[in-house]
Amino acid sequence: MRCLQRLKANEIRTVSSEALAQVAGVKPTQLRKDLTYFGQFGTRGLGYDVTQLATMITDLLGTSSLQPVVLVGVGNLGTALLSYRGFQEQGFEVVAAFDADARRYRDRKLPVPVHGMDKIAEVIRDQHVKMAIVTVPANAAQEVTNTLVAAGITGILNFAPIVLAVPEEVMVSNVNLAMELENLSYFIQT
Amino acid sequence: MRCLQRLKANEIRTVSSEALAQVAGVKPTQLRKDLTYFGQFGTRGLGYDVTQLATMITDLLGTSSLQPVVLVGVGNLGTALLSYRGFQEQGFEVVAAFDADARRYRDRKLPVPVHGMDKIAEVIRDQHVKMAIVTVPANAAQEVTNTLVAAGITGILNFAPIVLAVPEEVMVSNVNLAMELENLSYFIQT
DNA sequence: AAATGTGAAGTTGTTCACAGCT
DNA sequence: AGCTGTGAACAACTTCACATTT
Repeated sequence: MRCLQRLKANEIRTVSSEALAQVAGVKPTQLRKDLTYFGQFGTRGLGYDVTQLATMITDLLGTSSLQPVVLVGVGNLGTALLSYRGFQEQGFEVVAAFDADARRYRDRKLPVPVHGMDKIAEVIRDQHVKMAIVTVPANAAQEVTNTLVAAGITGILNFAPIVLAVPEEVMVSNVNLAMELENLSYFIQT
Repeated sequence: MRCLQRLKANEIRTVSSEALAQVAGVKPTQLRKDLTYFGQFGTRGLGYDVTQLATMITDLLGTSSLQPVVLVGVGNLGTALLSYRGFQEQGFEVVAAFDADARRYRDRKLPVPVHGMDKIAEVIRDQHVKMAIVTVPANAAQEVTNTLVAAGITGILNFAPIVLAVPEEVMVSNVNLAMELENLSYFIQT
């Protein structure tokens, strides 16, 4: 999607699977195979229409409209994420943040209100929020998760270094920075 | 590894593949199969010795001693990562940070010196650093990467939302927060 | 009795090779 | 001539089933 946006910005109309795969860092056949799972979008002999492909992916990802997201745990990492512009750019909007100590000193102006934990259910229900970012310490993560799930959250981006227990219908995606470094560390030792 | 550490902290001596798989969020057979790629560590009828297994993994990962790491790009995210304790806990130490504007106002005391970009090669060579964390804007990421690679870095943890071009021997691991959210967003739409 | 280690079976993902459009 | 779409071949990964050990 990012590659397509860059092509669009440069007014490039069509792109071959070869060229797109190149910049996306995958193989051309892979790209074609993947795309055909959702239909036929290319023109033989010509390639893919950049705008059309972008539209198709946007529809598919469900990111055509701004998705509301909440963030729980306004510590170092949470604060940084709140100030991160990338979410906005990709169609997500952090509509509220929660912290055990809502009034805790914060050293920068935050773009969203910070509520106490007791407000979680209310905000989620009122704004029809489906996704949450969890940046609380490991020992609080499971409890927070339970609260979120009970309030109707079905997608969690988890930064706490534990495996969260959730009902089957809830999706969890884990981001563990220390683990990423460990992986690298293993692969680079020669 | 984190699961093992927790077991150790609770003075639990041995663990079955079933129990360990449970807390790690994988299947027991998977765990056993994976472990046997590196040798036989378990005792039939009993399970795995927690300490022994932890030692084995540590040796394997090459994280027994503190690995030095540098960070480039001291913006929002970079600042948060510098204050993040998780790295230290998993055996990594951020020894220096670099930014285009080293004297830029920072709103918290940082635990490491922030140098200008011109110092990158010097610090990396002097301290024998092999891994780097890249938290610069997308348009600066490739240039920074080139500098790092030229200075001898062989592992990069990339937060910039582009595919970095690197020589074959350099490992890149990408962390893209907006993309994680997109994935979730796709999978939760029902 | 309890739990590992592992060949075989099953499943999923990737690449090839090329027919078929434009 | 150029490039997609796709069945078939190939490769990787996961799970099963169970012999084996303590």
